[in-house]
Amino acid sequence: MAHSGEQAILSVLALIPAGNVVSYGQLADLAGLPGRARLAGTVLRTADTQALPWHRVVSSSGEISLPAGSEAAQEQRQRLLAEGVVFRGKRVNMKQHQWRPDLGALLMLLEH
DNA sequence: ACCCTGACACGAT
DNA sequence: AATCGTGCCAGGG
Repeated sequence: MAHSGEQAILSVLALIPAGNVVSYGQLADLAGLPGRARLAGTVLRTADTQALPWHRVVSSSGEISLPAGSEAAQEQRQRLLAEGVVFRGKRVNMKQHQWRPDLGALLMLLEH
């Protein structure tokens, strides 16, 4: 983790509750890195997300941003379904599942 | 140092 | 609903 922004992103990722999702851009925003959605994508692609809820991150439209039909994409979909996340075709119903954390509380959690 | 690619997003067409 | 153009910038060659 050479870069601190990367750690911030991973820290927020760890806090997303089951049954909820965030977009890459939102994840970056919550990590204090507005406008850096691609960094969030890079982190998920690069870092070891093994013990983290990487599957709770989807594109802003609700689509799974992995090659359609790939093993990873299927895995992500299955994990979300298992948490009760509802899809409308290939998209997550964002209206219903997008995580909207209380910013004050989030800041507290990250201060530790 | 330069160039290309990409698990992104948004506004305009 | 689908494409396209543009901004973004870390990784990898």
